[in-house]
Amino acid sequence: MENKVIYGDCLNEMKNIDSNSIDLIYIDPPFFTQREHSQKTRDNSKEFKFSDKWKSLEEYLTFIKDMLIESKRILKDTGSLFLHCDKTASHRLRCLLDDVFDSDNFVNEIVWSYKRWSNGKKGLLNSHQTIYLYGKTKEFKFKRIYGDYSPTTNIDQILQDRTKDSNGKSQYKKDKEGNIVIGKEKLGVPLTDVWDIPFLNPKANERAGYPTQKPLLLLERIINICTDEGDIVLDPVCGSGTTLVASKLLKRKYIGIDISKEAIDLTKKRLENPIKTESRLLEVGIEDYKEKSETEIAILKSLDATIVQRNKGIDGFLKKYYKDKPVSIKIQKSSESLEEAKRKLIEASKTKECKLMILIKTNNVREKILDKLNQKEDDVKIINSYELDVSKILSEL
Amino acid sequence: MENKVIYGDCLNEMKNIDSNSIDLIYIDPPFFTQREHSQKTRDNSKEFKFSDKWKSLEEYLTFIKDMLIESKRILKDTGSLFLHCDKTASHRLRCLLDDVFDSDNFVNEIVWSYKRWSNGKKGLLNSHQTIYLYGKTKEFKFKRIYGDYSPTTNIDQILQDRTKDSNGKSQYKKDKEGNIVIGKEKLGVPLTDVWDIPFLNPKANERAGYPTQKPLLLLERIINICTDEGDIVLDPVCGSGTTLVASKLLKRKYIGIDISKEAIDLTKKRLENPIKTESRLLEVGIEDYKEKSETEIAILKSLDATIVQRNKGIDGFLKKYYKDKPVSIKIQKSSESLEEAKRKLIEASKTKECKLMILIKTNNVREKILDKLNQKEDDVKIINSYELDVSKILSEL
DNA sequence: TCCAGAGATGAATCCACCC
DNA sequence: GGGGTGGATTCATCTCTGG
Repeated sequence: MENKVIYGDCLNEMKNIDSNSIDLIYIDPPFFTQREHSQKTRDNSKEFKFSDKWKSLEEYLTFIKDMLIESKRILKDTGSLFLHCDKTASHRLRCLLDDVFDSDNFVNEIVWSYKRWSNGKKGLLNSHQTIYLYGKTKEFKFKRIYGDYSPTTNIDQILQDRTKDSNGKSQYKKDKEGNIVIGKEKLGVPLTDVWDIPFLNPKANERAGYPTQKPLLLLERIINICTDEGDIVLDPVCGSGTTLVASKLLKRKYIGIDISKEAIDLTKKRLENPIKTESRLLEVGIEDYKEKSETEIAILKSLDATIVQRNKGIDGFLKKYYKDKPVSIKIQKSSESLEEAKRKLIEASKTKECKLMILIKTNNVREKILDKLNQKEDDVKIINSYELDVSKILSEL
Repeated sequence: MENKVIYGDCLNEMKNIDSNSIDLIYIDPPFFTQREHSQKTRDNSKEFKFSDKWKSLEEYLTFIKDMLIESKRILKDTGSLFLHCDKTASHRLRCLLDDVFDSDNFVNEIVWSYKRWSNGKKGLLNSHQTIYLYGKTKEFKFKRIYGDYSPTTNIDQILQDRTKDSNGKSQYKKDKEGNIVIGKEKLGVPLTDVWDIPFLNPKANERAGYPTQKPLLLLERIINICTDEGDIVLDPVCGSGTTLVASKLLKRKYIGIDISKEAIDLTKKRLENPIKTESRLLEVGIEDYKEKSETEIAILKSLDATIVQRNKGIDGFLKKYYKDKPVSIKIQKSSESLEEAKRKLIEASKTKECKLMILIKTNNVREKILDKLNQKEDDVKIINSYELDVSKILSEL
């Protein structure tokens, strides 16, 4: 199968997709706000808009239901569907889901929670949206992701084995001599259904200017928990194409459909050059996005650097200037080759008048321990992650 | 009016309440789990139970709908209703609410989010419940509560005034000389609709032994935002009486109804002597439990370790066991001598059956770069902070 | 095949005890 | 006695087994 970005009506186009062929469908339909949505790109060069006005709730629900029916048909038995909505019509949509997918196949009600600028509305500040997860069958694919224990958790809770006493109450297990018994290895805490993921920053580079654009982090998490590499992801209302970008970054195949020519063009552009604001989320493997950025932060702090968020090419600046100009820093991402990282750093530093740029070569601290390579080329200084002594580097120049 | 705790059927008893007389109704009905719920008091002296089994969904929905209709009748025009539910039937219940209260009077979908012990379920760990807030009319009472700004909020954003430019984009206001303009005093961040409140702890004194007991803090917040002192609060399914206890503590009048005699007795007892758990977690916040620096966390994460907070001798454990036993890790603090750190690690590891302990010699990453000291003594392995390759260390033993 | 009941689970968090 | 550390208890659970 080939990746596709299709300009057309989602319902018509879905009818052309084979039954039982898709691993994951993410639908982010209009929320029934009864409004036009529009947003300009940050340079005001372009305005994207889509209409979320409907004759009636019934018309809206029929539109969604038809899409759900097609979705079920084309999903594999191990496939799953995520329907993204908000409080406006979430309850109605879930009733449709129960009808089409059967309430037995309901898996989770995911709450995407974010912080937001306040408004003047009476009532509580809305700061969440809802994502329903349904499997096509009970055999839907699901990969557990584990996180850290709560800081309040006692180590004994994790280490010690337990039994029940005669009253059925749980207590620590003791051997014959009265010593404690250590239990088996633990994996960590399973991911919960409340996801605290920052809303797309209004100034983020990731922001393409498309209204209702979703953070890449959110889509990456969705794709990670329900698909493997090589699986096929469909977004029938792809908008600015975040789902497809996430699929591409995570080596999944993708099909995107949108009724707006502008959206399709934007999606294609983003796919050519995916801009990612934050470090890779939930890499396949043990590490999740959090530890990655914590490592990066630790490295930047050791360098006494100002941390720059949401910039594709620069992760920070030294607090001290070099030759009266700022020194930009980039930490190589695991998804980037060294050359690629270098190119991005140079590109992003262009307007900053940097006389020195530092590229930190480190996908993984452990891999780098014995790697003593220390190249010098042009104005880019490549250092290994453990050589965190800036003054030494500067004095060697 | 007098406070009342009524033993009886909620629907019958509500019919005896005057129209337009109640300021707030909080309903925490069965969630349609189709199960019996029971729990013993901690001293095993008493068992509380209630049934959540129904012939059909329709029977359940009819029961709730009747209660909603009565609720609307007895609410004042400035009154409001909170309906507490979970994913099982939340969508169905909200459809009822839209019918009875009208969708125009929908105010908020509140997410009560909490941390919970895990279980073996496929899918994400459920860790939230939903509370719907409807006003009887648009004139419902609502008092805004403000919180602190997020630590990441730029001070300029709080202090400076804003205008819109010609394209309608917001920007900082400047006076004629181009100086920034300081805006008016801000109140803080309004309370959002996602409430992070700890689940009632199994050992908390506040726990009365009643199943599904809600935390007092949750009810206090609800009562605070929608009523004034002296207002009347009704809980037609009062269970262990948390709503009434909160009302009493906040000087509101209250009416509670329950069909279980045991529940009524418990409620009366709690009202006589309200116990509120002073949660340290709530008082100081989760951040206060985190005592590790970012660097320490980065080091532990590189080692693939579980992080341990609030232990003076152990900072973490390797996720992988060594000789079937946990491996404790300590990172030397800048205030500690190596000997001191070692002593603490050994002491704290005593009861953990560790066959190996790792002491990381590092006050400061930068200071250690050229320090190649690598001692081996007893069962304590001392490594330098940058030698973060566990497999190598283990293979050398 | 369906349902009820028994059994396993495992970390969060307040509490109580112990120096 | 006050700060720190280990213990207890829970499941608007989940899974499995047997009739």
